[in-house]
Amino acid sequence: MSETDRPLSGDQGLPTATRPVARATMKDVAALSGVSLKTVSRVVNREPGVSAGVRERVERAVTRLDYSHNVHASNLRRSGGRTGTIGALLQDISNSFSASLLRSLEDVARAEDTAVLAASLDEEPDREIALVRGLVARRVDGLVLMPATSRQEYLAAELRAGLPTVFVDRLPHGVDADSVTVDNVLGARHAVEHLVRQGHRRIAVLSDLSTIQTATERLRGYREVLQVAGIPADSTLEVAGLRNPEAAGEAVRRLCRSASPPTAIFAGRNDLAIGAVRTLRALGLAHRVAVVGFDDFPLADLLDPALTVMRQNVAQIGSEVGRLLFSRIAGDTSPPRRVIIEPTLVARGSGEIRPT
Amino acid sequence: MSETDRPLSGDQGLPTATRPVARATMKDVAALSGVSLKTVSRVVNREPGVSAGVRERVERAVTRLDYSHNVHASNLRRSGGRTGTIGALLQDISNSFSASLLRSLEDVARAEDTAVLAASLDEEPDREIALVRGLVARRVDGLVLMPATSRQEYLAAELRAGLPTVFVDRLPHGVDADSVTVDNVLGARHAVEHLVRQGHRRIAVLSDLSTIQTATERLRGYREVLQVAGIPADSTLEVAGLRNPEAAGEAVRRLCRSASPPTAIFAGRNDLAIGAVRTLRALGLAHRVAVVGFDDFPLADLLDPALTVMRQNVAQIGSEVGRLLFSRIAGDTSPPRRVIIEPTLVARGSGEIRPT
DNA sequence: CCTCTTCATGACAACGTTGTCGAAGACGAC
DNA sequence: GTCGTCTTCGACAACGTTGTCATGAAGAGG
Repeated sequence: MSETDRPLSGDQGLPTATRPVARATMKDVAALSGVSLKTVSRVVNREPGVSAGVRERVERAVTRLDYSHNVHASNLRRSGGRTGTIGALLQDISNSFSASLLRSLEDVARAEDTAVLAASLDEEPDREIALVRGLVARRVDGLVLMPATSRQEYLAAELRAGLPTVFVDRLPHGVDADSVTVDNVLGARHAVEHLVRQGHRRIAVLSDLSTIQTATERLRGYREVLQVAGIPADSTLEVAGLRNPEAAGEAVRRLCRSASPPTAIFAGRNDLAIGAVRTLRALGLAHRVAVVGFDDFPLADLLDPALTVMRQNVAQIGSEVGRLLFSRIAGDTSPPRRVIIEPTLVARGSGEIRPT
Repeated sequence: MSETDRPLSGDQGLPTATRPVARATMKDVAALSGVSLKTVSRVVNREPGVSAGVRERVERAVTRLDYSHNVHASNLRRSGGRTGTIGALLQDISNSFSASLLRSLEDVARAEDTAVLAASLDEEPDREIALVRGLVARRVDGLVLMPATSRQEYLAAELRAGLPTVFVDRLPHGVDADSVTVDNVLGARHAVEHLVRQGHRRIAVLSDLSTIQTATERLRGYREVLQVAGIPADSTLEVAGLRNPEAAGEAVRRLCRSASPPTAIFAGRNDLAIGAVRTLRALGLAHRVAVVGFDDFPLADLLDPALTVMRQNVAQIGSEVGRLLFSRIAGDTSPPRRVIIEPTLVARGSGEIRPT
């Protein structure tokens, strides 16, 4: 990978970034057009009560000076004005789940003329707290949070102050707020039941840190099914604390090389399923060991075998979150809602492999 | 997909979002702690010259009142202060390319204590202009732009006013600004040369709208190779205007059913490659027709055959963009730079299929 | 012609904060 | 006790904007 990095030679006549030539303010526009500040304000805000002539003079000055409205000053003065900005703190914006969620949230926000401040938490509680503080200091109109902290008491003051907040993917703890989550226990149950139905009795589960709510819920669903099915729990088949595809792959490698390997794997999150599939492929077991993943992702249908997953309707989650958030921003003060979305099984092949 | 949406019953004691109980200001803190406004300001900003006793009184009042600093008011007063916010306008935040780019940019920004406003343009020029206006009105410290417009003269005033701006993936037109792009012509040449080297002479190309710079550049690279190789151009093998995987898949279907189908396909963008693969799979041609894609993406290695691609190092692009942007924000006024990153061929199988 | 209303416009304060500068008190040196 | 120096603190203006209200001119109605 080489890289060219040369100063540009041609294009001398083109506009270039230069150092701050202090931006024009309404005062400048007023001076240039020979009217009062307030009149400029009226023109800029399209308020009525300005004669056509004056309006035009002001507009000319606006373009002459490249005047740009300063929304921060404007908001400061306007009592209870919105900043037209919301914050979205997700786990990892580059993960297809967070990315799609952000995207559908963005679409709702744009319809409301609102910009989105987005950041990744990477399961770091301290970062969450610091970022929330930053968003509040920026006076966002609302907050979407996929928390990395186990409890969110630190948010209590903001909630009391009326900051519209919607939790997504994970429920709030220690505070009461709106949430849009998936029924993880149910989803995991469906997934594992599906495997049991194929005749599997040695089903491994790949799970993330036990501090992550969704991970433990999915693990719970797994255990419930085994118990109901009368399959004795085998702790060697439960691998937790997996943070990434590589760790999942390594776990699968160990499992498959053990004395009594699993005939099926339930992967608790999309990237863990990917790591598992990659290793099974490498071991030549892709068509021998069944896999069901949690979270659908692009191309899952193109794998061989195509991956069976529990799908969360991400677009639905995102727009649900957006709707909820903006109804709060608009002033809805009804009690907090918990929207729970049921994931659906998408059978594509990998989950329908029978035990050998 | 069902959905539960019930008001919450329990948890009555927990803090809940309520309507605006007007946020405490420094004035309130000053009143409560019996000092002047300015002293509160000093404490909040950790300025020296406040006695320990007073400092503590103020801090108690700050927590008592849940005071939160208002960065907008602060920035308004501070001359030339930064807002600690940058804007990133990419094509589609849910696409793995934009998402990864955003993520690595975010990491740079966080290190600089800066938040990122992110939005998707979806190739809509009007949206780009409106969003830039919005970002400028929010006084972002810098702008990252993957333009949807063909020319960006509308930015001239902002650039003159000193708005740090870095173009990514696409070069600026009509204005001069920093950019970080991939050498698309070169990348396309490598890709198509690779196919020619395998013996292919009927190579189709899937391309996006001709208004998209990167698309035409890749198309150009394709044509150059054919010419050099002495392969007569066949316009039926050039399909442009493909906006999504479905369109690409449809195009591939038509191509493969024609009288003289291609033996290889060069897909000009990751989603077009995906559409092509999906159709080839459906037609049972996945192992007969060679494919090389542009842009790597997660799981390309897990397809069967694994997809050969021209990889752009997205993380590198993102951090390069970030570094450039923040050097400008820090005051670097050297002439605009054009960083050009060379994509590399990642041979995985699909591109090494020989013609039949 | 006078009063009353309507309309366009401007003066001024205020939003929440910080930079500037000056005042009051403590302290030390003589 | 006097002077100077430090330290701590506050009054005030300013950032760029908008809400409120006042002003003056033009037009309506008698």
